[in-house]
Amino acid sequence: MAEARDKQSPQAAPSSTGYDPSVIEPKWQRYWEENKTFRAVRHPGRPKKYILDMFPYPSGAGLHVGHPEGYTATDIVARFERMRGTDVLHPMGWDAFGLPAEQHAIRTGTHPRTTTLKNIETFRRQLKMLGFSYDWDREIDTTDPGYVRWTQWIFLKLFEKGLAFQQSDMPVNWCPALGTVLANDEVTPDGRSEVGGFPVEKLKIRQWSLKITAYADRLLEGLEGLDWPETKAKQAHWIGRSEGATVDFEVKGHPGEKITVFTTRVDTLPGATYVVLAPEHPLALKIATPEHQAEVKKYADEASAKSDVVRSDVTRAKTGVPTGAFAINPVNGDEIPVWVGDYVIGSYGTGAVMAVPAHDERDHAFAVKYGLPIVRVVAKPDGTEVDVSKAAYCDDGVANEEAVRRSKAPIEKGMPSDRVRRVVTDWLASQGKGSARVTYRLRDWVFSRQRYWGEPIPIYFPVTTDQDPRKPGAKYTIHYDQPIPVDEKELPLLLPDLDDFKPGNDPAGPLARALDWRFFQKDGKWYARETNTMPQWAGSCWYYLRFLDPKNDKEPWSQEAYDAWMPVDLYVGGSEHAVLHLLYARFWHKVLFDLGLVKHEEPFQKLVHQGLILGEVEHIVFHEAIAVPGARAKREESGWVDAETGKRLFERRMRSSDLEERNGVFYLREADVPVLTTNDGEHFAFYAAGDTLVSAERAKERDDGSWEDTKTKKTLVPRKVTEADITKRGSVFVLSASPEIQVLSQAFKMSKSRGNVVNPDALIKSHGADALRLYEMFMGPLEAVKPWQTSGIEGVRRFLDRVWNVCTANVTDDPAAYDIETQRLVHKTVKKVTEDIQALRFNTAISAMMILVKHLGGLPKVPIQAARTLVLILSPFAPHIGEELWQRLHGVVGDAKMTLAYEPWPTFDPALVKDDVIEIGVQVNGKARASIQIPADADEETAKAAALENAKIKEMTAGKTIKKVIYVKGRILNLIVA
RNA sequence: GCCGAAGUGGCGGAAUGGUAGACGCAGCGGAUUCAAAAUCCGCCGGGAUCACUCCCGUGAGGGUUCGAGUCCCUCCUUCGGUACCA
Repeated sequence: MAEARDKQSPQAAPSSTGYDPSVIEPKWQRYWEENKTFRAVRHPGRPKKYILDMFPYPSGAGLHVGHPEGYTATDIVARFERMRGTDVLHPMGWDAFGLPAEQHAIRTGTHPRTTTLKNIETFRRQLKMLGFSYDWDREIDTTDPGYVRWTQWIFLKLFEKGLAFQQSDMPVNWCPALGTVLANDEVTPDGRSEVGGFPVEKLKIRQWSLKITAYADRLLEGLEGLDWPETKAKQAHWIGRSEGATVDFEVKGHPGEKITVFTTRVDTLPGATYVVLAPEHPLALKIATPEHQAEVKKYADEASAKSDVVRSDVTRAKTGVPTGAFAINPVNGDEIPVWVGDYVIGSYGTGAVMAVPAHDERDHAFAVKYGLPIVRVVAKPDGTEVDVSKAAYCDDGVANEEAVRRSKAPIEKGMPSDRVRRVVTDWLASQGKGSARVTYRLRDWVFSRQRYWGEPIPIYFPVTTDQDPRKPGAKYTIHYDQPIPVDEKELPLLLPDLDDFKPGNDPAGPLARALDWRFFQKDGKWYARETNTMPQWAGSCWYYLRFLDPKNDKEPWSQEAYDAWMPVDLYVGGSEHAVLHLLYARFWHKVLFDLGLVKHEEPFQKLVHQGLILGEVEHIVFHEAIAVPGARAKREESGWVDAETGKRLFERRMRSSDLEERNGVFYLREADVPVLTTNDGEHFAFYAAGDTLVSAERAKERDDGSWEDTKTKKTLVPRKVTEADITKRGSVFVLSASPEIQVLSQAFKMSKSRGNVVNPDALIKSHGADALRLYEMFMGPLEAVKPWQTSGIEGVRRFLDRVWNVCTANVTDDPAAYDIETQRLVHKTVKKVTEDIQALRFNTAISAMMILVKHLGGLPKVPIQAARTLVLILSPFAPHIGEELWQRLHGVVGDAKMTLAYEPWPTFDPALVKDDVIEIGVQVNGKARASIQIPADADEETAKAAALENAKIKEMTAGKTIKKVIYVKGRILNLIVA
């Protein structure tokens, strides 16, 4: 660990050259700031580019190396485009509402605004240190009243259109002990809070929702024309459109009641042998016969107590109970039993399914378990019957004899499934017993949070009371069914100041306690404000529009500003936002489009996700773990140690469900050793490394970050080893000392707890911002996941040193020094870099510049034209050294007012890019045997003649006839001989 | 399970179907130096060979082609997303 940490904070690399980033970088950052070099200005008649980064949440931890990756990519494009005469809008801001600041406030009492402003300060400083060419005059902060005002304004538009509405029975995970609503993944499978292990209840509360489902089809269709990566498929999947039909089943003995099911396989309706209702289905209890009532009730109660995580575990055996009731299959009049089962999801489709065990896996498993009939109605496409005794046949096929016999709809034997679906759907429609129907997986967007640090929802409600509702103990009724929008002129509706940010014991959230804010009087009547706030996504749904016109206090943006810059031409950000942010923003944009406020259906033309940067590769061996009683664990600065032996200990947070409780003490099951239980009710197990090593192919990381032996299921303790201790054997690394032990070589996600986080500040200090930018772009393709290598940044720093040398010492303006070979290489490099930037292939652009610099370094004198061109094409990547060298190459040193930011981008001469004489490979029978030098435009005869003069080729073809010649100009000559 | 992406030296990675391994890191050798660091030059997939050179080699197996890392089929592995979605 200690070695690793040393490696991550390298000492300043001493430089033998005059290149000192710590001097020139602040100098140019100051210059750009003072001169507002990158102010976005629109010139009539010029092309424009809106180049956008996903704006960050300003966390307390500051910038990590993942931020500069995407930001450098867009900055290179922005700087490149400016030099090509394009008007560029390249803004930055802060997505500053969010949970961490609020949690910090709860712990420390510091107001979230204070924390947020401080964090923004840090982020802004760090971004400026990296030399990004943002128009800082357009900086926005989603928590700023001038911004909140318009977020609320858009909410009111949604409300007016009926797209923002309240639902009163939204189930949430409510933890009374923590006084907060929890997300599904904050709840353990046994229904306790992940933090603290307190009981969690399902509580139905009133929530605001946005009707995103009304836009499902348009959100799906809109994806088609976009230049987006695999994200399109993710969104399509998330929307989850599926075409099918609804079918109504009458319930025997309950006239007027019907069970409506949704199915995509209505062709299998004749084979439906029972119906299953979700446990929460309203009919479940209603139709259950008296003798089954109690059982159904019990089953439904148990199901609602289970956490969503447990219910959605596919591997769990299917369960269900019969209701005793029967439904009538509309296609044949059969009476089939109605069951209740929790494999049916209440919130999808209609919450009820028709079960066709012969042709659906889940129904098959259920039918086998409960002895329900299995009826085949689909045969293979060739007409042969399928065997469904072991498993269901789920593919399409053709209708069989049975399907015809059991159907009143005009199905014919041998009719393909898709045709049967149409026939049955039409027949059902004609009988009034069903219809074609499209269902979506997409749910409406729950838009309220029971939190403080968010935009207040600008809605209030009438209050019935004869007292002052702000007085303790006052009785009143809030009429939530009569929401009233806040008048636009009163926006922004700001948050009240609080001292205590705890959620409290009221699910309405902390704002409910701000009584003076919550209740107000108008025309002698009392009203109550909405105490829920908007989710963190709200501000990011439209920030790209505010950047157009960030200081406008008359409207969210002007149409002139919109016309000048929209749509966004390039949008770069992490793929973690592939679905939620990007779907929500598209949704709002479409609503704004319908309101006539924006002119494009889609906001983001081209989208790119930068790949995650992982920590440095670690080599790990595993030891068998020896559990140590919790009482012996002692906390020291470096971590936990065994108070008795002084050995280093590994901690593992345990769930109470994984432990055994005896007399109030929790014991580890695997070793019968007591764990450490904290006052908060958290349990920690401790392990020391045993002497026995376990080969890495048996080690598997658990969800909690600990390691498990897949064979024995016992815990393993990891230990880092160095590269010197390991050897490659076949495709794996093994311990040199004991080759039977495999070593795990892996790069892990950077995390504080793993201690592999790389700090950009330290790297800027040691190597310079230009080196950091360059290295992050040189690591590999922008979209790839890449491991960090601190030694790699030293490599690009050496490159920058060479650039400095080449451009400062020994430069000549003697035209004779600019030899043709150098000219050719310069032009080739310009071509390569130009094309690579446009395709976002920054790694290969940099490698091309490295080749040029190497060549220039070998010249007796460096021609100034070559040096200037190099500086221009390098400057988008490494702008500080670019500006400084540009100045020096014009004989200016110091503070002269000149910048290369708008210098024309170098062009290349196609004639110089093409070589006159080239080397091509010569193959004999498809195998490379030699290479020859020939004129680039040589014809086949010339090439063949040249090849046959080559001694090697002469020998290979001696005494054989050349049957065929394949010649690809400039590429290859292949001689087929026999 | 389904959807998507990817498997190339010790490592990060290059290669419009045309001489696989550009560029960088690490390593090795040399120059420079009293010495070291830094810098510069060279070598650097595996095997055979004194050498010239030859053979093998892009996760595995098949195929298309004069020619396949690249295209097609089957499979394996890794990563990301997602799931009793009827």
